[in-house]
Amino acid sequence: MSADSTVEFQVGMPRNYLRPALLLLLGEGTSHGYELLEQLTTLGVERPDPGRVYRCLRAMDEDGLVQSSWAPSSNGPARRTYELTGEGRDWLDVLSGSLAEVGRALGAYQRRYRRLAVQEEPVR
Amino acid sequence: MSADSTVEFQVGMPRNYLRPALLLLLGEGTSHGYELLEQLTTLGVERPDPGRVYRCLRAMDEDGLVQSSWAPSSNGPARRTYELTGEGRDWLDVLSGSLAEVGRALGAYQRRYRRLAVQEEPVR
DNA sequence: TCGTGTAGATGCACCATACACATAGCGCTT
DNA sequence: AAGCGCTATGTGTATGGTGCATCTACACGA
Repeated sequence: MSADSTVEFQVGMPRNYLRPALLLLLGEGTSHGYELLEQLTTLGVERPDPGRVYRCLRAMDEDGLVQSSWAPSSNGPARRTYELTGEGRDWLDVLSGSLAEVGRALGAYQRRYRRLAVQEEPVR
Repeated sequence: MSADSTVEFQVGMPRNYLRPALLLLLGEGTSHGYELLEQLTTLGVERPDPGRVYRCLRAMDEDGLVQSSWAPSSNGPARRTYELTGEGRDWLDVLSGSLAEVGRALGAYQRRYRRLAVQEEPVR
C-alpha cells in the first residue's frame, strides 16, 4: 500500500448468501446447525456467526424451505436437525441461478481489471 | 416453482461492491457520476441508485481514492469529474483481489451445486 | 413557459449483518 | 460434587449498507 491507509474497507460475500449456502449444504445431506456452522467455511463464509445461522435456519423453517426435528446426540445436548423440503430444493435451484449471475458479473469485472492491469504495467 | 411462494427472496451483488466497481470504471478513464451511473450496469449493478453512487464517490474523494474537479457540459449542467489517484489505484488492486476470492468461493458453490443436480436428476 | 433530459445531492426507513451474551446438556477431571 | 470445556441452540441489540423518495439546478426544444 502506498499510504498508511487509515481507510479500512472490505468486500464480502453476496448479499443474502447465507440462505443459498445453507440450502446447498442441506441438499447434500440432512444436518444440524452446529455442523452447518463448520461446513459453511467450505463455501466461503469465513467466520460464520452462530446467531445468524440459527436464525436463518428458523426462518427457512417457517418459510417451508426446510423441515426440522429434534434428534439426540451421543456426546452432547440434543440437536435440531434440518432437512430440505421440495420447496427448499426449488429455491436452491433458483438461488444458485442468481448466484451464477453474480459469478458471471464478477468474471466480467476480473477480465476488465486484468486488461487494465497488463496495459498499465507492461514492465516486470 | 412448486408452491405459490409468498416467499420472496433475492441474492445480490457482494457487499460493498460499489466501491471496487467505481474504482475500476475510473481506472478505465476519468468520468463523472451520471456517466458512471450508466456504466455500472455493465458490471452487474442492474439499477444503480443515483444517491448511493454520488455518496460513494464523495466518500472516496474524502478518503483520497479519487480526485474531483468541476467541468462544464455542452448539453447540461456542470459535471463533477472524478479521477483515480495513486492510492485509489492501490485500493483497486486490493479490492479486485478480494472480489477474486469471492468469485472463487462462488465457483466452488456452483461446482458443488452441479454435482448435486446431476446426481439427483440423472434423467433428461 | 412547460416538459424532458442531464447532473448532483440529501433525508430517511428498512433490513442484513456483526457482536455480545445467555442457556443448557454432556463428559471429564479434581 | 464441583468445576471445566465442548457441544448445541438460541436472544438482544447496535451498526451500517442499501433502497426509495425527494430536492435543486441547468440546458434545450415545443
